[in-house]
Amino acid sequence: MQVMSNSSDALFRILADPTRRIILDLLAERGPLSVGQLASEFPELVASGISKHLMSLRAGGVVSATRRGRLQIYRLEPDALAAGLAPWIAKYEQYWSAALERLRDLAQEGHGKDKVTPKKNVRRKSLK
Amino acid sequence: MQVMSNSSDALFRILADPTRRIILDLLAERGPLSVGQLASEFPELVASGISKHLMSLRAGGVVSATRRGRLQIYRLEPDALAAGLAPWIAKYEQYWSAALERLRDLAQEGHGKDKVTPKKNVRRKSLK
DNA sequence: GTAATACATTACTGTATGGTAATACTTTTG
DNA sequence: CAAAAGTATTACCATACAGTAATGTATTAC
Repeated sequence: MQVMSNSSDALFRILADPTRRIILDLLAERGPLSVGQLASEFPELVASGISKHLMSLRAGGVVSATRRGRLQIYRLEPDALAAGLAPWIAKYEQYWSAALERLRDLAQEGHGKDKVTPKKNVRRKSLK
Repeated sequence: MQVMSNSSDALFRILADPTRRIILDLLAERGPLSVGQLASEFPELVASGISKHLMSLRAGGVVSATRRGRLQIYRLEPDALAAGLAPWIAKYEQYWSAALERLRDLAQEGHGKDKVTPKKNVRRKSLK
């Protein structure tokens, strides 16, 4: 039974579910998507399940939705995601740097995969 | 019901619990600690509860334990933590940089709090 | 208008899991 | 040796929550 519930706490619970993390990945990779487009990526789940996940994500502020016709277009809210997790990430900052560097080295000699490349918001500034 | 279960998946589940995150913080801040020392930080929980959390953390590889006398000394395994989460963090790399910068600016003019300062392993290299 | 499409909401279910209490195990102390 | 200290393990309970199915609500198509 949880007592404390700051904002980063809610975020960690949101990220604990793999489906929700994949939804975030999809929105980051392909830009804003409708519920149907998202749901089609999860053939093993019924649509209402996706809808519920989207509600959780919205409640956490990491996605937002706008209506267009009868479609609901969901988009990533990267600032909310970053602002919520940055304090925690910063706490272990020194530990990431080495691991991220290793990843970058691997990506350099290997192909260029496993990296989200969003539509807009491409203010590349690269950690480290 | 979860189907996929790669290593970062297990990590996100581990981090979803605030008690476990605090345990990691304590080990990072104060270095290796015994179960009793850790448990004393959670007066609201019974000792066996802490023990169970420590088992989860060990199963995830983010802490390790060595016996000294009748004490079990737990220590953080930062590499496992970093290696497991780095891929995910790297995916959203560009989003963190801005937020982390803002945090750093705040920390500079404010006091120097909310930052884990571990005993050893102080290879400061600072993201960004 | 009616039907169909696209989601949201509600009610319900099963399972995972955080918590406690009790017991067992190992090591030190007397 | 027995007792105590420090953890681990087990059994159990309660709750959270992911999932489904069914129903409700807009919006577009016919």
